[in-house]
Amino acid sequence: MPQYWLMKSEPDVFSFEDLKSRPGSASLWDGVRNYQARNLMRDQMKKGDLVLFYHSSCAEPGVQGLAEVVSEKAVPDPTQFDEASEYFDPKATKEAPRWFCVKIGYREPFRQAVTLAAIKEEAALEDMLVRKRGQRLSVQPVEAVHFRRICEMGGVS
DNA sequence: GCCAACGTTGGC
DNA sequence: GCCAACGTTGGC
Repeated sequence: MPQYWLMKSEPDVFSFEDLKSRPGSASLWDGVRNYQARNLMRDQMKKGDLVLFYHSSCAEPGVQGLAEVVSEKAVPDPTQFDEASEYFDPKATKEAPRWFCVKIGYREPFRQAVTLAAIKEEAALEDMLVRKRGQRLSVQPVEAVHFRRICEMGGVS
């Protein structure tokens, strides 16, 4: 049974289209430096899980389409070891990595984006984490019923 | 272990 | 650009 997730990205930094244009239409979800998000990726996410790709910090925040977890499990985030990277972490070692990430693959665009405004107007989505104000977690678990409803709203079955 | 200060997120 | 909410840091 796949699980469902919502993953936030700023489109100026890494958009849904960017994911599509990557080699193999897949990319490591690196650069996450939040322990809760790390733990979800490291301990919960499995190959085949489906992901709502969400654009944040932009004119129309919302879900753009579907992605999926393509790595078998989480791997150490290579940017933590890279001194030239803005995500370099001097306290991380190869023997004891601090940050983990999964690989995400492009799956399918929505016919129309499901905006945060639309999510907030939909009674069936009342309990979604992304609706909660002050919810900053960039990797969020999504209930199956909510996932299916978002897909319907996006014009994808 | 507390908690104030600070930095970041992210909608608006 | 504002600012509320939240996470992290570091002195004690």
